[in-house]
Amino acid sequence: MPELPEVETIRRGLEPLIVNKVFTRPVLLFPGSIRYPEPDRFCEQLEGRRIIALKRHGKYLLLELNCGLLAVHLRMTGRLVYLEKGGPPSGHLRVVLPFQDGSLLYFSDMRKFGGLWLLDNKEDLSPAGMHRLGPDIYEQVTEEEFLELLQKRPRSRLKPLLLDQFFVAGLGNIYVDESLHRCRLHPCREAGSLSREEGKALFRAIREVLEEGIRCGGTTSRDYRDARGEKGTFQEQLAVYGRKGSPCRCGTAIERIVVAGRGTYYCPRCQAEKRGDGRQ
DNA sequence: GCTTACCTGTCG
DNA sequence: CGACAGGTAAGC
Repeated sequence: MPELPEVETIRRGLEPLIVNKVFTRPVLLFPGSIRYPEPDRFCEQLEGRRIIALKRHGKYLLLELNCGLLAVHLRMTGRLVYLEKGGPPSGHLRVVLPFQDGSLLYFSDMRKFGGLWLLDNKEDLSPAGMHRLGPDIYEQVTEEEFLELLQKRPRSRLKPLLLDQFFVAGLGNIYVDESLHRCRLHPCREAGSLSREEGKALFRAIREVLEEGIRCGGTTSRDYRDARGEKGTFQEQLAVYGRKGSPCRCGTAIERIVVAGRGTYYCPRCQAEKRGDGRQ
């Protein structure tokens, strides 16, 4: 569920609430959410560590500690919520991370896909598989670099390419569909078939869509909540995602196809597939 | 590439 | 009941 704008919203909301707080011993209701190291060692090692800063790379939220790093990935249904006082709601509660001052963070996750990694060394992200991630599409890629990246994968179709976290990190199904619609590119266009202008338009569309997503506090189609448990509002701005059969702004009905195994929404008129000689 | 698997839930 | 769900890893 959460893509870059949702994770960034959580990061911004959480940072002022938890920086400088010190963890006490975690409570694991579902130890499977702890991905590294072993759950027992995770609990031992987290206790007493202080939060220095909150960072983000792609869809990973990174809590920098006085020693090491706590990485969190929410996958589809994960939530990371701060509570000043009181106990967390019992529904799908997986991990409770209490602080010394009595406040806490809780991680809930209906589908159990999400996870937490406690890394000893900020420089070695390999236990979380993060060392292979591409650059963060929002923070670490310029327009020129994006054009160069597209040229490296000329035969890849845009939709699977943009979803590939090893290509660029942060985009998911919603924001890819919205970005492609905004710059009027068909999801099955090959990266190498784009003109320079089309490549630039794609980059700008991605930037704009992510920017607006962040400004709206993310998209809540069902599960997503921010650091205080509140919903986002970008779902009200979606042009194509989840809108099969509804009219595009051009009046044509939005279609749903499957690309790379993912439901893909687009406007067959605005995003017409150019024909096969690869030049247009 | 594609498919399947991981899980649990909602919707038609 | 089957299809689908914002993500990703593994296995062809």
